[in-house]
Amino acid sequence: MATGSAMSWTDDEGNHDGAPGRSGDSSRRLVEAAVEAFADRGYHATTTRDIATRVGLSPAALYVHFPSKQALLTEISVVGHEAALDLVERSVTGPGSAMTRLRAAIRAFTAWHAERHRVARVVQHELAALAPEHRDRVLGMRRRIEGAVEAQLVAGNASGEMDVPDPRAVARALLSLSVDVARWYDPRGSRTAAEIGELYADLAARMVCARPDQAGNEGDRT
Amino acid sequence: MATGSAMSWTDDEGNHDGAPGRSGDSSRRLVEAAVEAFADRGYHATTTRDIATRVGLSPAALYVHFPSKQALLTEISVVGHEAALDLVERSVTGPGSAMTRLRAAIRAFTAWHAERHRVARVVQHELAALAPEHRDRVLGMRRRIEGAVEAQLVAGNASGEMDVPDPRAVARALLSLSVDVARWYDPRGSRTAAEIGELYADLAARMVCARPDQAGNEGDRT
DNA sequence: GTCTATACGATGATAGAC
DNA sequence: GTCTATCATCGTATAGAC
Repeated sequence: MATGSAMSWTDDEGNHDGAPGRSGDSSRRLVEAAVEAFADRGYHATTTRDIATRVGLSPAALYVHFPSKQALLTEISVVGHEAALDLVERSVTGPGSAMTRLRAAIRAFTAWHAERHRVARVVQHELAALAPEHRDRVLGMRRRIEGAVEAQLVAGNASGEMDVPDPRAVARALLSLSVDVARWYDPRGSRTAAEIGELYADLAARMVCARPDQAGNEGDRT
Repeated sequence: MATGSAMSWTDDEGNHDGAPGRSGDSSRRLVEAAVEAFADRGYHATTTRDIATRVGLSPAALYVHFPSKQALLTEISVVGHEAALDLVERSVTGPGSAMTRLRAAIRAFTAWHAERHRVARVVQHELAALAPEHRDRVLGMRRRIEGAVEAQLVAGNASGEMDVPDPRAVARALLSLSVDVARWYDPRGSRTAAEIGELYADLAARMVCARPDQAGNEGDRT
């Protein structure tokens, strides 16, 4: 957690008190408002007035909860990267062959970028806006994600179920494909986040499979 | 062309006069500086002073050549979209089967997003910063690009050389994969733009091919 | 914790001389 | 076509009352 000041903003749980439309947790609501604003208009185009006003607070009230606009971005980026990394690491340490694990990782990573596309947009498109010290921390997590996927490709080559001439480049391509979902995904579209995750797992399997007849799932679609 | 005021800024041709480091064409140099700045820092984070200073001009001089910062972005976005659309349309009207045409389109579109990654970043990541009237124009070009790729998938299904259950979704995925190259491509990396284009054409073929043994090229790699 | 008021630098754009 | 000087506004952040 970046600051500990807004523990559970990643969860979409309901309000904890009785007031409708008002949770009482201003920190969490400020983060949620910042995610919306940063995702829609970009970090630099978003003003602290924007964020505070969305929550129904004065501009000054923001600074009671966060020391700066930068701190809000850092919170969102770090927590978001932690969530994405966690998804991938759970998938690649789960049961099954390298192909099964790769499919699970792509399925979960992709669905997250669709389901949480606003957070994902901030995570993926505002790296350059992060302060250098936080950017380094986040880049480490990104390397772990790429390494986890690349390891499945190497394992799949070794077992013979995959045929990937350049695992590093293909790992980057697979993750890039998933990441870009956050750029174009619209929840009003015809496909659910889970459906896109499944489609992308299929595409990934076809991209790496040694014998294309087996690119389909292995009974692991739930 | 958006304004006609900077006809050939997309070309990387040398200076036309004898002065070293000084082309004399301030409009073109301003567009190039704006591309660099917008790509590195984003449209909203870039100041008109930034752009003018990079060219060695005063802030006011910019307004002799462009009526606003918005006009600079519009010029870059429209010309960039025209270039990308042209590449794809040339590829899909070229010789060969649907697979050959698809490979050519992905190869060219991907290589462009690597080779011209700064322009491409502006084109792909600053859509929301465009004024509504210009955004509409650009969205039309984007639909034509998606339509051209989708048409190859439909044709490939019909001829039997492809097996694509959802041509629209897969067309979007293929283009998304290529577009995202602009986000991460670094010319200092180990692969050239052309190599990435070729790799992505291979990946695309594997994603859509009916019989995977033929996912490789058909002698069309030049 | 929230408000009103405000400091103060940066920003897009303009005026007018050369 | 470029410059210097400047304007009006916006944006982050702070001060101090309640």
